[in-house]
Amino acid sequence: MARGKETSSRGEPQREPTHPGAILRDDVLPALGLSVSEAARQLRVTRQTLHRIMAGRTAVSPEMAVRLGKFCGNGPDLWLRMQAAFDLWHAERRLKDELRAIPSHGKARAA
Amino acid sequence: MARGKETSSRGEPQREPTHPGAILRDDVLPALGLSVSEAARQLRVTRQTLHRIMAGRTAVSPEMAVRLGKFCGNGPDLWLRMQAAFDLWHAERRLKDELRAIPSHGKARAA
DNA sequence: CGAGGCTGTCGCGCATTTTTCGACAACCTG
DNA sequence: CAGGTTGTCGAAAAATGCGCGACAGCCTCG
Repeated sequence: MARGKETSSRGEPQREPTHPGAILRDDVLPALGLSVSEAARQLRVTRQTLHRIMAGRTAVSPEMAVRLGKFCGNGPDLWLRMQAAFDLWHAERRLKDELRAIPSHGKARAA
Repeated sequence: MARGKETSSRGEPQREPTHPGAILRDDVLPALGLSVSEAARQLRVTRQTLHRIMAGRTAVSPEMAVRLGKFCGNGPDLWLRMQAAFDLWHAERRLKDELRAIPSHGKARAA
């Protein structure tokens, strides 16, 4: 099959989804013209915490999503969804063995 | 429409969103005619773990979402999104004080 | 009646994760 | 040079998901 199985429809991508922190680092902060330290101050977290998220080394917790939601005006959902996609991808990868042993009820579908 | 402020649009509800575990307990398991113990076995978790989720006492982790996704055939996204909505609601509630101190950049909007 | 299964619940321990704090060296800028 | 920013490290605290063992209560079946 020449091509990706579902490159354009849905389902999880083959490569690691973008970490929310990357957006923060590459788009949000530059757009706002804020330094990491300054943004951290406004978010009421330590600059290290913010930095770790931007570096993709820690996840965007629900609380952090709320902070970012207010901060960016986008609402928290976006951030948490991005993080969820990220976590999901890794979880699926880690569980792919055990996953095979779990039966599919409901709309079971051929492999 | 006179009525509900945003019953159909968007924004977080005033009452606690449904915990994913409730769906599991009230809909999925009954529909499948499975006991908690049996479902837990198929999910490859302990019955206590599954029970804790159904009781709403613990969250649906990304890994558990993957398990449930395979198990129900719905895919993991649904479960994780429900959990995210749940977490978000509580996080917002917990942070509502500090939230006021965080400035809104970008599309700032009146209340 | 007794055996076995399912259920709800509790406590313990383990592993992981998120956050904070303090501190350091490196860099730029006025 | 003084001050602000940045990246990184370690330690410690707090929360969280999970498994395990155990208990009591309730059924049902033989």
